[in-house]
Amino acid sequence: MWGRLVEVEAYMGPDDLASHSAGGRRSPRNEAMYGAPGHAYVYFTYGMHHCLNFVTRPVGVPQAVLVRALEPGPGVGRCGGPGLVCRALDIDRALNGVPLVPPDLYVVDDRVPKRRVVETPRIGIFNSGDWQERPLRFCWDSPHLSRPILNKTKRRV
DNA sequence: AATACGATTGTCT
DNA sequence: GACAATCGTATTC
Repeated sequence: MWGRLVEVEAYMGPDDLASHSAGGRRSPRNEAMYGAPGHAYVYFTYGMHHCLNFVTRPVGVPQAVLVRALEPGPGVGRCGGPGLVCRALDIDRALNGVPLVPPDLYVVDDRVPKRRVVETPRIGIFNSGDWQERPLRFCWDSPHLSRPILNKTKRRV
C-alpha cells in the first residue's frame, strides 16, 4: 500500500505563529513534535479529522512536516487534504509518536522523475501575521493536490 | 466547570 | 463563496 507524496507543509517551531508549537507551547497533544525526528505527530482536529506529520528535527526542536496529499496508488485512493490522507491510510492517534522511517509506512521512491516543486502559502492559516503568507507549502505539479496551484504564487525551487 | 476554537471537509448557493 | 458538522484541546473562570 503506497501513494506518492505530492503535497506537504512545513511548521517551523516556536517562532512559527501558525504552528502548534508556537511560542514553545508544549502539551500532551503536541508532545510528539518535541520527540525524535522520523517519528509521527498525529493530531485530531475539527472533531472529525486526523492529520499526519513527520517530525523533522532533533529532540527538543518542535518542527514538523504536515502530509497534505498523496497520489493514488496501490491500496490508496484519492486523498487530497490532510484529513482525507489519514482516512485513506487508516491513520489515527494510535500512530502518534511511532517511528516512521524504516518500516513499511513509507519508502523513498528514487524512480521519481525530476519535477517542479511549487511553493505557496499554507492552507487554513489565519491570524498568524506574516507567517500565514510565507511560502511553506510545497507541492509537485500533480492533479492530486488538495488545491490547485495559483499561478500567482507559482515558483520554481 | 465552562467556553471558544481549530494545520478540515462536504454541501449548498 | 458561505456555512454546518463535530469534539478534543486549550484557555479562562
